[in-house]
Amino acid sequence: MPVLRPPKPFDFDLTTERFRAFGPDLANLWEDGAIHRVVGAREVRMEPAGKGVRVEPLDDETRPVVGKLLGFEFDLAGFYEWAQGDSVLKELTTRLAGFRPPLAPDPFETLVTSITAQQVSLFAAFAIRNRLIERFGRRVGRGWSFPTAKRLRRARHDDLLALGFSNRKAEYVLGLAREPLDFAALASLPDAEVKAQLVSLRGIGEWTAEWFLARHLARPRAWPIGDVALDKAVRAFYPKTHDVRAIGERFDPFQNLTAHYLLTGARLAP
DNA sequence: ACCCAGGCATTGG
DNA sequence: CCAATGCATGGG
Repeated sequence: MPVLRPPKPFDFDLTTERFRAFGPDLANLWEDGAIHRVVGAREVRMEPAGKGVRVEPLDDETRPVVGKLLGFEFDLAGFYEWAQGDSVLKELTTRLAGFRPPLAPDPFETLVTSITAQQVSLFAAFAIRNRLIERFGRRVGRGWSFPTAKRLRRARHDDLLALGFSNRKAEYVLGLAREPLDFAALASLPDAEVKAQLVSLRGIGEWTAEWFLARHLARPRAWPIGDVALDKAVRAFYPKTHDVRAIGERFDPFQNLTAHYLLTGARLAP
């Protein structure tokens, strides 16, 4: 049986919690004890198997996507060692041991997903995003592929309104679908330049750009300023915080992992 | 009915 | 430069 050995530490339930926390996530579907995700034209199934993850099918196409989805590339060991110097993170890294923030494998999907999540609750965002997937994505086995830019180029503004998009967000998504973007080139740039290029696009502000750095590019120092959930979490764990932007310096160079641990730690409050 | 929720562009000072 | 405004949905 094809079983992948994740880097240690690794906890499947904590790592995949996000795919269940806000209702179903059709693009990363939790069903029957496994995550189902479409890679290329195939459905991939991931489920816990002892200390590893059973992945079917497992090959050169699916392996890197699974690695992204289950956060394999994060330096958890380094983070945990560093976290010993901060009482809050020391507790969180113990309580959430093995939590690897899931990365979003596809850049276009990452941006569209963030746009759906702007300003509204993640329950609302996931509901709208799922309707987008059902309308413009493709069913493969139990899972769904997220709509491609090419496919969304044929979507009408009114179609998106019918799915619950605001006029603005419909414009953003259709505009992005038409924008010629070189994501490979983008990925080779330093954080600040990635942000500058993304923010120049209509509908993408600092918050969306930071989450792209954090969730798609896995940049260690990404720190999603302006995120209301992160604001609440930071203030809950560090009550004396004046400025969430400034406190990011304190977590350098582990801002990304810190943000994820604070958010998940707040969500799974003991 | 109302408020808040993992923002953003636009407008007006 | 900063403040005010509208936006659509889901959950409480």
